[in-house]
Amino acid sequence: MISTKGRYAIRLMLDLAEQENSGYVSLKDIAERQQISKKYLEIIVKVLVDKNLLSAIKGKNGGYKLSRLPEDYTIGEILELMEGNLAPVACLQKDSMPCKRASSCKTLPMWSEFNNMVHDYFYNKKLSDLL
Amino acid sequence: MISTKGRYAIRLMLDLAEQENSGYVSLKDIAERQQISKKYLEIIVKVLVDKNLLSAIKGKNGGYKLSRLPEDYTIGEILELMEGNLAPVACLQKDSMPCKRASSCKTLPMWSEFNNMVHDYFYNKKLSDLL
DNA sequence: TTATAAACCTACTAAGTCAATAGGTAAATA
DNA sequence: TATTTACCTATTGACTTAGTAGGTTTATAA
Repeated sequence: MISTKGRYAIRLMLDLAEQENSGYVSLKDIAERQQISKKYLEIIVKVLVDKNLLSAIKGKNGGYKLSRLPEDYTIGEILELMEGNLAPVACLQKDSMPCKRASSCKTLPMWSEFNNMVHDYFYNKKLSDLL
Repeated sequence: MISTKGRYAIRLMLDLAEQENSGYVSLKDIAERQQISKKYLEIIVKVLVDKNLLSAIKGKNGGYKLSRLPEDYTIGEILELMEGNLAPVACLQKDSMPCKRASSCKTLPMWSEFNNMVHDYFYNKKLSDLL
């Protein structure tokens, strides 16, 4: 399951992509258009700014804008950033303890194949594909 | 993320598939082989029995066995049973409130396509494929 | 120069889920 | 009749989710 953080982040990025030529756009405007709590979006947008997916300007008339072109973002990077990881099972997460059962595990190949499929799907989908 | 319930259910079913000609197999034996708490497996196996994926016999020498051939189970039905559903987002779950934004939602088609991909993957994978 | 509007920051919380555990009862067999 | 097994109800600690609350700092416009 993709959480609201991941889903809202995509909607926020898409909103900014649509307002691409409006300069810096305030969270207030985005929150109103997207019908998402501005306070909650603050949490989300912070991550995106920290990782340089967005640039921000403070003060009156400040706001956010994309730091790249919409076609230069993948949905995968946005989701992975917000969700922490996209792995379907614990043993495929990065930084996971190596599993003793791995070499004999009958299910691992399936999870691994599935993981690759999910990864490919989201990393081949660009933000601009959703415009 | 697939929870331990889903993952353990598959391992339990696979274990039974491997012991297919041993008659009824006790949870104690499965728990020991799979290194999973027997108490926790009780919760899981109950669902599988209630939905007739397994048949059970009580009392001494009792246990569980598959009610069909391994090739007649899909991983999808096992997972969906244990996880409740496999939908990646709330608005695609069955019994979900219809979303007001659905008709204009820029992200829904992606979630829907992804949902179909996941569904196809797991429903085309049979239990016997993992033997 | 001052009011305003914006980003930014720290902390908190209610509700829900996860991954079990505890402590039994009922049924069938040797 | 003892034992082994499935079956049943309840509880719990840790964690996550989806926010909310209440401020401070920074830059612009009047």
